[in-house]
This record gives sequence, C-alpha cells and structure tokens, in this order.
Amino acid sequence: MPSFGDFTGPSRIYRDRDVLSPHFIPDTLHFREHQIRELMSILAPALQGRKARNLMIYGKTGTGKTCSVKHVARKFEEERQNARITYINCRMYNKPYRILSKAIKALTNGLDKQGYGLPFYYEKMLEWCGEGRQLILVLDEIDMAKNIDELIYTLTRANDELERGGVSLVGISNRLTFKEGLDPRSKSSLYEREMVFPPYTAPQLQKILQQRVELAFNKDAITPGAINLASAYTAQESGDARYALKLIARAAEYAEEKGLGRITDAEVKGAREIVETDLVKEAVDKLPEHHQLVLYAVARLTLSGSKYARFEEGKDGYLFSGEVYEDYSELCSKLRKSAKTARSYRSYLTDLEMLGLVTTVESGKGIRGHTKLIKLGHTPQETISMMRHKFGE
DNA sequence: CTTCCACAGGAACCAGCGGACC
DNA sequence: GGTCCGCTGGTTCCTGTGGAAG
Repeated sequence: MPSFGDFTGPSRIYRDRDVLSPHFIPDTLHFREHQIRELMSILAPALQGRKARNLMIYGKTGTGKTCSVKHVARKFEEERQNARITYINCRMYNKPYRILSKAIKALTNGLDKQGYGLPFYYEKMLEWCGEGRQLILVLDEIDMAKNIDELIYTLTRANDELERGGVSLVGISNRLTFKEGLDPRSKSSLYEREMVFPPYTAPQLQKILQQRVELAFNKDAITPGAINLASAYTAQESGDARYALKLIARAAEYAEEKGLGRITDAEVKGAREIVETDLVKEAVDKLPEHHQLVLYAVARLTLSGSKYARFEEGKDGYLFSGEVYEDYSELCSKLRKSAKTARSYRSYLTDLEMLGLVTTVESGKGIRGHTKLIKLGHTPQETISMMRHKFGE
C-alpha cells in the first residue's frame, strides 16, 4: 500500500518550486539589460524630485515586460527618498476609481475603509505629491481598463495643479491596437516615451531556462537536451517565456509521477501535449456559453463532414459559415436555449478566431459567393470532449 | 450587363444591470 | 434606499462584395 510519505517527502527533482512560477523575479534578467537600462534612465528623474516622462511598453505575453518593470521597481524602492512606484494590474482594477483608490491605499497605509468617492482619492493624491514627492503608477494590462482616457486626463490635470511633486504613468500592454482606441490628447500624453519588448529567440530561451533550472532543480535533474528541446518548442510557438516555464514545470511533474529522478527529452515531449491542451482548455472554459456552443457546432460538423464538401477542392476540411450557424441553432433548440441572431453569431466567430480556436478564410473561387470558410484550430475530438459534459449527446 | 444570393461587418439603438451619488 | 449614469451584450438595419444565374 502507498503511504502519504511517498508523495510528501522531499522531491528528487525540485529544490525550489517557486522559481518556475510566472511570478518569480530573478536577480538577473538575461537579454533585457538594454530595456532595463532604458527603463531606469526614464524613471531616474523621479528620484531627483523631477517628474519622469510617461511611458508605454509593448510586447507579446512572456517577453519579460512585467518582470523587467518589477525588477526595476525593486531597485527603485531601495533608493527611493521622495518617490514611489505603485504597481497595479488593470485586469483586477479596471476603472479609474478602482485604480486610483488602490494606488492611494498603497501610498497611505491604513486607509482601507470603503466608501470614499473619486474626488477624495484625488485630493489625497494631490496631498501626498504636494509635499514634493513623485508618484509613478505602473498600469499592467492597461488595455483591460475602461475609461483610461478619463484617468489620464485626471492625472495630467493633477500635474498642472501641483507646484511640487508629480505623477507619472507607465502603461504595459500586449496589444498594439490599444493605441487606436485612445483619445488623441491622452495618446500624446501617455506616449511621451515608448518601448517594445521583442519575443525571445530559441538560444535566448535556452539561457533563461538554464538559469531558472539551476535554481529550481537539484543538480543534474534535467538533461541539457531537454532544455534545448523546450526552448526550441517555445521559440517556434511564440517565444513566450511563460510557456517555456510551464513546459518545464509540467515535464518535472511528469517525471515525478513516473518516479524518475531526471527529466529527459521524453518528458518534455509528453509535457508539450499536456500544456497545449491545458491552454486550450483554459481558453474554452472561460468562454461565454454561446461562444462555446458555436465552437461545439464547428467541432461536431468537422467530425461529420461538411454537407457542401463536394463543392470545394484544395480547401480541405473547411466548413461554410452558413451551415455552422444552422447547426448552432439546432444545438440551441435541442438544449432549449434560444439561439442568438446571425449577426451575433458572426461576432462570436471573430472572437473565436482571435483566440486561435478556429481559423477562417474568405471564400475565393467558385464557392457560394461571399462567405467565410471555417476550420477548427485543434482536433475535433479534443474540443468536443472538453465540452461534452455540458452539451454532449 | 443586371439581378440575385449568401453572407460580412459597421452603425445605431435598446434592455438590463451594477455602481456612484445624494 | 431611490435615482441616475454608463457600460455591456445583444438586436435591427443597412451597405458592401463577389461569384452565379438569367
């Protein structure tokens, strides 16, 4: 019989699990020295009591944006006299009111009572800065926040009003299109400086993984080949360092389950599939119901084959937009739900495509005039099995 | 060449809802 | 605790597109 001791004893592989977590910030960040220098030079004036320029940072997920900023913030905090950096994630704090109240609460501890209005926090902020202090607001995932124009306007006004001290903004986004939705005035104010974080290349990922692995694992718990493989997979996928870390963490789990003391190519290969389905599953689970239904319809039609397949050549496995809508409506009535209009359905499709769950092409030659051809991004069996418990037959 | 088909996707509008404000 | 406001997700309406049919 197994005992719990088998599962709770010291790991043969891990020395420190936290190192592979996406929140871990290493002491040295490889291949971001340049960006870190630039960041520091932009923020440095605040340490001398002058207002720092506003800054906008771009880069895909897992390119070290947040990590670099936090790294710099840590150094900054060591030297601060009359300046503070406050980090806020806009996914959680997604409105001017919430952002400002969060920031002020961090500044003046012991103000966690609820119920103050926006003007109150604004005054508090002026008060704090008015004593000659510099505040730097880091807004991560700034594209998730609403009314960002209003917030920027408020802060610009605050700077005008202040004789001493000031507020600066650092925005972080992974969507380049974020810029377009902004009011021209707040655009020019936020974009005083701009930085772009490129994706990591395979050799870079390799070095980064090497560094983390040395901290996280026991000596020789992973083969160099396994690291190379993980970097190569990640680089051809997206260059997302988080993906690489996830891959390694999964491979480690895999090796532990098999009772191995060492991670090799085989575990990384195995982990890749798991991570992939993990990610898809995560995305699918978070989807609103009707998005899921549309995806489900696409999946089951892919299995049964397109009714109009005979019309097409070359475009293998694509479905027509119309038949997917039909099937979706049918699915809805079977589940006693009312189907949304065709117009809504079309915007669901666009959403699904943006998430990479389906791919579409405009119909070209000879097929039914102007329509969209749809193809599933992953295997239908996999997709269906994820949703079968909800809609399945 | 005109009309039709089957859809794409923008714009305006509307209902419901949660939060701010008094 | 009621009122107002703005956002969200959806619908309706509309114009655009490009091959097929007449």
